Amino acid sequence: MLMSQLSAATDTPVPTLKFYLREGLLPAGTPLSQTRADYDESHVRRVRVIRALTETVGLSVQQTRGVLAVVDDPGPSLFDAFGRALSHLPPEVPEQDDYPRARAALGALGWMCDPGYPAVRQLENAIAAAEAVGVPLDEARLRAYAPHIRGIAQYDMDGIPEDPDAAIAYAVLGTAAHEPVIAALRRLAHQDIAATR
Amino acid sequence: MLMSQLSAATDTPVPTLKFYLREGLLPAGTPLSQTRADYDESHVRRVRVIRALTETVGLSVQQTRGVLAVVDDPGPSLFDAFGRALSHLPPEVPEQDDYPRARAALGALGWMCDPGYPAVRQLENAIAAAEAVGVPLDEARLRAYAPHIRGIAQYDMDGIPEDPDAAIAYAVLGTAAHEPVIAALRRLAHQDIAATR
DNA sequence: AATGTTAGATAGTTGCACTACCCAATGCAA
DNA sequence: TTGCATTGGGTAGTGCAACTATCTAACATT
Repeated sequence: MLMSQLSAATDTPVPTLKFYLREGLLPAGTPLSQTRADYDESHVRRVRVIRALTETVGLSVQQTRGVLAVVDDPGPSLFDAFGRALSHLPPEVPEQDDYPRARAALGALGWMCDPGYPAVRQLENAIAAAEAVGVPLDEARLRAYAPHIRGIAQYDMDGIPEDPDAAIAYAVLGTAAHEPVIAALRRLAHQDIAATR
Repeated sequence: MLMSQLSAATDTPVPTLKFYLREGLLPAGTPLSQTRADYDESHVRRVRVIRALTETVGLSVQQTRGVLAVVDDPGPSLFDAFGRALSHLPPEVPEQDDYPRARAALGALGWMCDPGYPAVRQLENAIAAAEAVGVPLDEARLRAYAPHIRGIAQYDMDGIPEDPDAAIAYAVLGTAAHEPVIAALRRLAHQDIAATR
């Protein structure tokens, strides 16, 4: 498949594909000559993934590169790779000394989480933002949310494939790609509950 | 409170405050003279809300303006105002003729949702993105997620205040501000489940 | 009266995600 | 084989968003 055909198959302009190549998001095709290269189905899938991550999940090109790099080369520890991949997901938050709100929340729930884990920073930031906006995450809400979130996460974890490479792709992309789905469903559930009152 | 004091109170540079004024995010202070104006606690809160919505929830300045405009002036119908406010939340998706995936999902769940509702578009887009990434939202996953999401949404709706103005602010800002919290907690639940295995 | 600060307006900067252009090397048709 | 369109790869430019810096006249403070 020539680049123009890859362009047609993914509905993406050729200059944009070149941009993805330059940025290291898309692996080069196998060169057929100095002036043409062959792209295959894996490239088509890759472009679709890139566009889904950037447009719908809302990742920047940099973040997408980071996530895909981990998926492409997870390294020996799945657990560690998962953490590294998640550190590229938004929102990006500055490193801090302490995470009082997040520690309080996790302590109340009894969840075991390494404080160095990026999601702890994100939680701290998110709780602080909710406070600033005037809808604080009080303990009652936390306790109401927690079992449901855990139920969702439990389903996620139960479905993880055996194969390590597939596992990391499933875990990372599933975490990222299902977040907008969950957000949209929550908004629609609000709507449905309001409508049936 | 002078603008410089508002700047100090919110840890926001004066030029940025001026930018928010120009963009219509921040209401003008009451002028004390031609060259100074008085800002009060409501302005401090407003700046905090603006920064939380833009930095943590990830709204653009335009989207923030749209959301705040609805919160400031909800109009007669709460239900309608809620829909209008949510249409400003990300991800922004183009209007389409049909929403096959979203309709199938909502049909399977038996949720009553107006197809013109913006969250339906967002759901359609999110499901399509998950498919593209290789982690499709199959019916089993949908059925596993749905009761938990509904549980979260139920708690949200139960807490809505009586006063209409407070209700719309609570509903809109709560929907937006708790999304990052839920996302972070889900990521941490993954971590906790993996760790305790 | 001298000095410094402020509000408001205008213009400039930075970063990101493309997008347009150019060129040499093909591939293809006649 | 000749000529022309196409391709890959590189460089440079564009458009937008979110600030940020500068300027000016009108104040307030000393």
